[in-house]
This record gives sequence, structure tokens and C-alpha cells, in this order.
Amino acid sequence: MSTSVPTALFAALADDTRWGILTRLGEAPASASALARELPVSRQAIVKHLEVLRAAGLVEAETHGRELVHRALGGRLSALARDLDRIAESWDRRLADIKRLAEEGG
Amino acid sequence: MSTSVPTALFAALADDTRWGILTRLGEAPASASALARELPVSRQAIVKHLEVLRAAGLVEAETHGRELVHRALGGRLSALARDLDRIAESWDRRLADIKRLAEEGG
DNA sequence: CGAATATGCAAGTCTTGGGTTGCACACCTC
DNA sequence: GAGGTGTGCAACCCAAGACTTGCATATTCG
Repeated sequence: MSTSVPTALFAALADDTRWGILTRLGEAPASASALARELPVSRQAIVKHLEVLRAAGLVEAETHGRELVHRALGGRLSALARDLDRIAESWDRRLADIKRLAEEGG
Repeated sequence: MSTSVPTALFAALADDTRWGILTRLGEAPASASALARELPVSRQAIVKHLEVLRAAGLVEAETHGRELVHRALGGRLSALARDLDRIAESWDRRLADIKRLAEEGG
């Protein structure tokens, strides 16, 4: 098992523009060109971000006519949420153990 | 409300070395020098990482004699987990709505 | 068919940030 | 008090990646 939380996924989420694109797609699917009209960055920048998001499993694309429509997928995110919650709990539990041992035994 | 998930927190988690330090601190608190002995990076690199982690609220430091002992805090992480889960759910729900409307109305 | 629009590929720029080395300083210990 | 050890500050190097502009290529619609 070990870590199970790839930092690559965090990296995909760590950029403001990319996060903006992702949450925008969460509201409704859209093409790269459509996003470029809404956001203050070039279409090429958006395309690159979409590629990163797709590689991370956060976005899925589908051809619609001559458009490539992208949509946000909740699966990876909710899986990440579960992992993080488990990890956070283990940290706090371990800290409580250490503190307890120190007070009892020390 | 809006976003509520600062990408800065993701950025703090997005580096392999930093994530290694963080999970290591999750097992047991340690000083920067102690970590430098375990990990294949310089103490200064670790110090910088710890500063980032502390700024993100993921780590807390306490002076022990002449040592500065750092420990991982689960709070921020579990809060992030809750936020992500909520967001993921909203995405999927919205997608389901769109698909349903398309099939019913279209 | 032809114009408009959507996508893809390709440099090339420039900032960010992870990492190092070196040095000065403090503090506990012997 | 002297030495070893833990920190802090500073300058510097270098690769990664976020964006841009430009051009070539389809493909839908009138």
C-alpha cells in the first residue's frame, strides 16, 4: 500500500488557471475554444492545461461535431478525498498515542 | 463561498520531497537536522520545505531544548478532504442532470 | 466551393521554485 | 570555557512549466 497519494495529482490541481478551468468544466462541459473566450489566457494555454487534467484523470473529452468537448470527472477527486482523510486521521491518532505515552510513561 | 479550495494548499502538497517529509512527520515528529540525516537532500532544502508546509498549516513546530521539532497536523488535510468530496459530488450531480435533460428533452 | 471556426504542432520567452554551498551564531554538554 | 551540533540567513544555479505567437490542417455550414 504505502503512500497511495501521487503528488502528480496534487501538481495537476496546484495551478490557479488549471483549477479555474477544472471548476468551470464542473459547472458545464466545454471545448477549449469556448474556454479561451471566457478566460484571460490563450487557447493554447488552455489546451495544455486540459491535457494535464486529462492525464490526471480529472477530465474526459468527447468529440461533438468538430468540437472536442471536455467535462470534469468527480471520481479521482472523491478518491483523493478518501485517501487524504485516512492519512490525516492516522497522523492525529499517532500524535495522540505519542502524547499519551509521554504523559503516562514519562 | 465560491472556490474555498486554495491552490496554494495543493502546491504545498505537490512536491515529492515535501510530501515525503510530511508523511515522515506524520509517523513521528522530528527536527530539520534529523530529517536531513534520513533524506537524500540538504538540511537547507528541508528547512525550506518545512517553511512551506508550516505556511500551509500542515505542520507545526515546537522548540525542544535547542531543537525545533516539527509535527504533521491532520486538520488541514481532513478539511481539504471534505471540500474535495463536496466538489466532486457537485460535478457528478451536475453531469447527471445535464445527461438526464438531454435524454428527456432532446 | 469558400469562409469561418476548431484543433494540432512548434518554437521560444520568462518566471517560479527546488536544491546547493558557505558562513555566522546560539546553545547544550563535557 | 571549548567543541560539537542545530539553526538561520544569503547568494547562486538550473530545470520545470505556464504562456505566447505563428502557422498548418480540418471540418462544418451557407
